[in-house]
Formats: sequence, structure tokens, C-alpha cells
Amino acid sequence: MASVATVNVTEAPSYDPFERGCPSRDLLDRIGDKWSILVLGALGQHGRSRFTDLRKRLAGVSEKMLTQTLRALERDGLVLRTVYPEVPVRVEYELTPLGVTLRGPVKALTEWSLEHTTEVLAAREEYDDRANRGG
Amino acid sequence: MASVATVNVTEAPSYDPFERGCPSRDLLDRIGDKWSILVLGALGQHGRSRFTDLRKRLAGVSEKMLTQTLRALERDGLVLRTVYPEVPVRVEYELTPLGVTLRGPVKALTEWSLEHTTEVLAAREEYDDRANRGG
DNA sequence: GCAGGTAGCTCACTTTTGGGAAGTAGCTGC
DNA sequence: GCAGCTACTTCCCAAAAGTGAGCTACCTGC
Repeated sequence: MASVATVNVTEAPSYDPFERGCPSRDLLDRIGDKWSILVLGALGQHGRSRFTDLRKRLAGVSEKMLTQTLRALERDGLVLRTVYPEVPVRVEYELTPLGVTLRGPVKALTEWSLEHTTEVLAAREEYDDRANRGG
Repeated sequence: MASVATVNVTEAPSYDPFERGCPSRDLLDRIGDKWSILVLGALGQHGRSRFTDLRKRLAGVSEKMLTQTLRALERDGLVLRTVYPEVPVRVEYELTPLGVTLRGPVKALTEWSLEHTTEVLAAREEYDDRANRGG
């Protein structure tokens, strides 16, 4: 096996998130993750940041989750991790050029949820009301 | 009903997804959900669809997950569910006007993942390689 | 009177996820 | 020579999510 004779990577192979097992679906799932979106958002807004700063900014995230999320984003080439071997070690995270291309979509999603939270909350109340009175 | 005396919905209260327990964070999480994004995408592309059509289109989704996702989206006012009490009952789902406003953000995210899957896959390989050779 | 077709719901079970606490490493200042 | 700092990593356990099969309801056609 292996013997990949003619590799042509100029055009992306046709991925389809609606197909099971498609890597684009995995990717979509990964970046749609709760903490990933917030990390991406925070790094998009504030630029390079240290671990503890991110931790403070994403109120409620556990160390474990933050590390895990950052690792995954680094592995996916979206976040660059730089270690400064100083006295107490310093680590900084920032978006890679690829990560920067995600800023737009993530911002759009975040802003949408900000703008429409009220409406959604109202819709939920109405739905629950209707359910309760047996509508 | 409900005697809503002075409702002023012009300005949204200040929500912040970076705060724990903020409804906008919940909402972000909800719409960032794997199946939610795909359902929203499918309904955005094809318009009103029946349950079984959606099931076929979202390859690999289980009935339970699809029902659950559709219910959540309906509750949030993003999807409209219409039941036609015909011979074998027919149910159709479509985006509400609020759901339509989400089309843009969801499309942006989906297209981003389509366009950048190759790069991310490459980044992953590189990362894993480096890890394996103890980089 | 029973299979067939739609759109679910329910239940038992497995897998995954996430929290919290404790441990690690390397140097520093007292 | 030991606490203290940062940035993790590891472990255990509880909770949540997801799977698959079987059940419901209603009418139809044979």
C-alpha cells in the first residue's frame, strides 16, 4: 500500500459534512465545541494571551478543559503555542494565520447569539407555556 | 393574555458568553451542537423537509438524536414544525424567520470547514509526526 | 385481522465528557 | 531546604450524551 503515485493537493477533495465519517463533519463538530468557540473568540479579540489570562477570561472553564481545548486547536493548526523557558515558565497562545480565517465565522456566530438571546429566551418561554397548558 | 404591561425589547440586555451561566453562552453551545448545525444547514439549503428526508440527508443521525435536535430548535424558535394529520401522518420542518437569520453564520462556519479541512488535516499530521518523533 | 408506512417515544445499556483535587517540573528567594 | 510560582498532567468518579431495539398510534389495502 501507500505508493501514492499522483498526489494533487491543489484542489480540496470534495468533503461533505452531511456524510458520516467525513473529516469536515468532525472539524465542524470540533470548532463548534463550547470552549473552542470561546477560546477562538477570546484570542480573536485580545490577541496573544497567557494560559491564566485565558482561564480568567473564560469564566468557569476548568484547567483540564482549557488545556484540552488549546491542545486540540494547536493540533488543528488554529492556535500557536509558544513556551518561554523563563523562571516560572510562561506560555502564550495566539491565532495562526489559519486560525485568523476562522475569526469571521466565529464572530458571526457569537454576535448572532448575543443579538438574539432575548428572542430565543422568549420563544422558549412561549413553547414551555404552551406545553404546560397542553397546547 | 399575560398582561405584559411595559415591554421594551428594543435594546437587548447585555449578555456576555464569556460569563458563566449567561444564557448567551448556553445558546452558543446549543447552536454549536453537531446535529443542530447540520439540521440548520440542511433546512437552510433545501427548505421545508420531512423527518425521514432529514434523516437521510444527515447520514448517521439516529432517530432519537434527530427528534431531540429538532425539538430543541423548535423550542428555541428557530424551526417550525407542522403536522399534517393525513393517512400516515406527515410532519414538515422549516426555518422560522428567526432561524433564517442564523443561516448566514451557520453557512459561514460550514463553508469554512469545507474549505479548510485539507489544511487542518495536514496540520494534524504534522503535529502528530512531531509528537511521535519526540519533537 | 394483519402487514405496512410515518413519526415519533421509551428504555436499557455503553460511551464520552467534565469536574475537582492532587501531583510534576524547574528554578527562585529567603 | 522548602514554600512558591506557572502551566500543565493524571486520576477517579459522577453525570450526561448517544445507540439500538422495540413499542405506539392511526389509517389503508388485501
